Amino acid sequence: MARDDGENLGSEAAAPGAEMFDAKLDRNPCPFAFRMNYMALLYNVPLYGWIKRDYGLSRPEYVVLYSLAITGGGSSRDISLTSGFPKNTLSRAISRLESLGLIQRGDPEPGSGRLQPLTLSGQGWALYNETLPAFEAQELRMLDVLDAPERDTLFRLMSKVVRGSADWVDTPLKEMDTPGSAAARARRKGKKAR
Amino acid sequence: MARDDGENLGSEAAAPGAEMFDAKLDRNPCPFAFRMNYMALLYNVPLYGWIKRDYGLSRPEYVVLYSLAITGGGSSRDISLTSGFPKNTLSRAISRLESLGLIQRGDPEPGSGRLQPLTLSGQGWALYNETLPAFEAQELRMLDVLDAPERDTLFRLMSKVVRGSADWVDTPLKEMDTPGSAAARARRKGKKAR
DNA sequence: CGGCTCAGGTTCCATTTGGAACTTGCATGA
DNA sequence: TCATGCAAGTTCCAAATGGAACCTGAGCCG
Repeated sequence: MARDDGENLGSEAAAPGAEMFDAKLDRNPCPFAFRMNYMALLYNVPLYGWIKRDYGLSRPEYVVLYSLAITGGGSSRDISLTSGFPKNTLSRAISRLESLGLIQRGDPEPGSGRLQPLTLSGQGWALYNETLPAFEAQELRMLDVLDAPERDTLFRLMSKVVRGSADWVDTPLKEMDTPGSAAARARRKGKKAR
Repeated sequence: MARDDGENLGSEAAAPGAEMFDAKLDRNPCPFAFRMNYMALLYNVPLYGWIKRDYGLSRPEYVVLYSLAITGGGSSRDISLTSGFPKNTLSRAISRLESLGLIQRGDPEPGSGRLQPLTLSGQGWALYNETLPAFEAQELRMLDVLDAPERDTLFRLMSKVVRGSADWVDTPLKEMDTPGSAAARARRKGKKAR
């Protein structure tokens, strides 16, 4: 109950925007979406703003760096699939990182088509190691209100949602009707593997 | 444990990108951030792509519409604070929506500075009512893997994180690094980044 | 082999974005 | 009642973005 709500556009004794904030939390037909997007905001805006200011890297550029760091290498395609950035944006980001000497391209391994293996350079690792703590700290700051079991639960549930998405990401959202519809049933028949 | 992992760039018997996907889920120093951003992706990309294609509205434009719908009116500032879009982007969005006849501006109420009260027009409401079901359906689709108590828990925990953020959003993220990190000190001296 | 298809990556370019400077009008205090 | 400050909203413009077309090499099949 941190925020005391003002009632109208007028009399704002409370924090500005509190009324709309509460509406989005409590009277929202898509309560999950709001929380999700708001949390993403809380995390991304300060961090990538800082990365841009202090290191001159754009968000897609840093994402490439980070992706390569935690997997120890990969291709542009992999990064696109796991980050959502379109391949042309990544192409640019990769070129720039390469020209900055932060990553390098290996030559395509035979047997895997035209995939270009990318890896971090020493400088790339250094930058990653230097910046990672801020990302970790921001994450911890967000989760500070939760105790350990709550965090575990949150992780577990979010993992479930993410993993579960494999069943439907590919299906277009045209026939996206209420659960129990023919579309939903049809969808569930297929893959239960992942 | 779901995905069978290819071991290297080469032999991809599994889905493309699976290896990096698993790394981001299981070997990620910021596991929460990845889940959050990936979920946001799953939700926003298809929906706003559809809105753009079928209704010609950009994401900020639709966000304005939606925000006004669920609160029954508000100002540009409120929308900026609750959605994260900068005020100039919203200024444009609002102008366009107004010229399309989807919203209207009231005159500033005395006692509340220069805030412009915005409200949906009949057409605005119609568009909202027509499009809302897709947003709700996408949300349900994502949550389909969770049972009712799990959803409640997820909501509760996400609410806690969002509400808790009020305590620190304003604090700059400068001192966000691990205590005593050399990087932090170095950075503050002046930027050595390119 | 020789053409075909498919997909990873690049280029092109119109559109979108958002930081920064600016405008404007309310509000406070001397 | 006039400065002075402040914050909502607008304008300007350089940079980022991403859809679409393109290029190119790998794998396939006859």
